[in-house]
This record gives sequence, C-alpha cells and structure tokens, in this order.
Amino acid sequence: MTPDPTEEIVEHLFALVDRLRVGFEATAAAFDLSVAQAKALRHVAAAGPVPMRDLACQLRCDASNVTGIIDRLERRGLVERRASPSDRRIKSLVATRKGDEVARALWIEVRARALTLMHLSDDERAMLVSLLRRADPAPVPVP
Amino acid sequence: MTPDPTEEIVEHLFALVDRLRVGFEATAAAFDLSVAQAKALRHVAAAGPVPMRDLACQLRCDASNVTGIIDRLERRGLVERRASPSDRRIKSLVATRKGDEVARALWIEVRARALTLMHLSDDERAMLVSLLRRADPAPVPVP
DNA sequence: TATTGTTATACTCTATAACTATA
DNA sequence: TATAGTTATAGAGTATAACAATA
Repeated sequence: MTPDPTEEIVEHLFALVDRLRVGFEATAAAFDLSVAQAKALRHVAAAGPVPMRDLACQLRCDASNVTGIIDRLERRGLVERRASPSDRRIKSLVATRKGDEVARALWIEVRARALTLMHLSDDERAMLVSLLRRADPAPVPVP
Repeated sequence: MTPDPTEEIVEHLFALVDRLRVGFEATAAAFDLSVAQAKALRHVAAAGPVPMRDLACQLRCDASNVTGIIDRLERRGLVERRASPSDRRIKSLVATRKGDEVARALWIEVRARALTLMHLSDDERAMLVSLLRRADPAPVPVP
C-alpha cells in the first residue's frame, strides 16, 4: 500500500495528529472553549501569573491575538488581568478559581481522550513514551 | 517532573503534535497555501476526481467551507471544478497539472520536515512505525 | 422528499501596522 | 529608543441556516 517506510510513518503520524486534533477540539467545545482559548487557559492555570507577551510566545501567535483570546476568557470569569507591580506596562494573567476548576476538568478529559485514541497496551505505551522522550528531548508543557 | 506516566505520554504527544503542526504550517506557507488549502490540494491531487461533499468529509468540516477553500485554489489554477456526467448536482474536483506539481513538491517537503522533527535513528523509527500501526489499525491517507 | 453545492451571516483566529503608556 | 499591550484592519477558517438545481 505504502511501500516507502518514511511515507508510511508520516502517513501514520498525520493520521494520529488528526485524531488528536479532532479529539481536542471536541473536548474543548464541550467546555464551550475554542482550541486557542483552551490552550491559553491551560497555560495560565498551570504557569501561574504570566504576562500577555509570554502567553503569545507559548501559543506561537502574535501578541495582538492574545488580547482577544483573553478578553473572551475574562468575560467568562475564567481569567483575570492583573497589574504587575514591578513593571506597569505588563499585565499578568491569573486563572480565577472557576478558571482553575475548568482547566483541571478539561485537562482530565483531554488526557483520557488522547489515550483512548491510541489503542495500545501498557507495554506498548511505555515503549512509545520512551521513543517520544528520545524524539523530543526537551518537551515543553503544551498545549 | 511529570510523575504520572499517562500525563507524560500526553505531554510528549502534544509537544510532538505542536511541532508537526508548526512545521506543516511553515511548509504550506512556503507554497503560499494555508493548512486547509494544502490538505485539500493534497487530497484532490492524490484521490483523483473527488466530489465537494467527499472533500468536506475528508477535511472534517462543513460543506459550505469547501466552497471558499476551492474558490481560492481554483483562482490560482491549482484545481478545477468539473461537472459530473452521472449526477449533475455533483461537482468533481481535479488537480490541474500545476496543482499536481505543487502537491508533489509540497508533500516531499512535508515528509522531510516531519522526519527531521523527530530525532530518531532508523531502528527507533521502525519501532515507532510498528507502534503507530497498532495504535491506528486503519490509517486514512491524511492530510 | 432528499441531496449537492452555494450564499449569507456571524464568530474566532491570524498577522500587520499604528497607537498609548510605560521603561 | 525600546517594550507591553491595545486597537484597527483585513483575510481565512468555521458552523448554521436558507436557497436553487437536481435526483
């Protein structure tokens, strides 16, 4: 079918990526969040007070986008902008209590769903972890 | 750092997904294509004449989106809408010669980049393929 | 009646450029 | 001058609903 092994690995990889993406979108949507909003909330909840600029880097998008994304999260009471005491240009983002709860519940779902999307035994999973660890020596905690 | 193994595997997976996504976006952008356009072009070029509706299923989006995506590809002479002889409601999509060339060149880049994004030896790649094959018994040729 | 593709509408994400307030 | 955040703008993707042509 796909004789070239590099072709096959990429084929499989993209298929897996696609399933993970669709699963993540569905999970986020169940919490009434877009993908970008879910990633932003997750990072703010996990990484404590974080400047807008840093979040933009984390999301790999322009800083101007973060304004809108955070606007929507703040309007729903999930995140707060706080003035930074040291530098008054900076606005630090903090998850509200409700935001923390949503982030936690969302991430439990995301994790469970991601695992069910790969039909692997415990041994196979362990092997996959060790491969991924080598494939990605310095994993960033995303999304 | 991440004591829970399921936490770690998901962490690694999403990190990998993120690198693949960024790499794919950059490659598509080098051909002046968006991600959706690149996926659409790839499928049309690979799967011969394909009705709009089928492409929507393949891209996992609503049929109304495909109109705009194909409009842009057709405007650039990469894809053509053809009337279906059997059912006059259906418009079959075909890649032009130029579209075929772009799709081929794009996919070579995508494949090369995806492989360099995972720093694995040949043996490790072979193991990953076999794991992915089991994780996804019926891979669809996406994107 | 049901299906295919389109249009109209609205929302979100995206980058670029110009602006403000700080530093 | 340089940086952090915002705003304005424009383009693309997304879904929903309504529509015409065809089955």
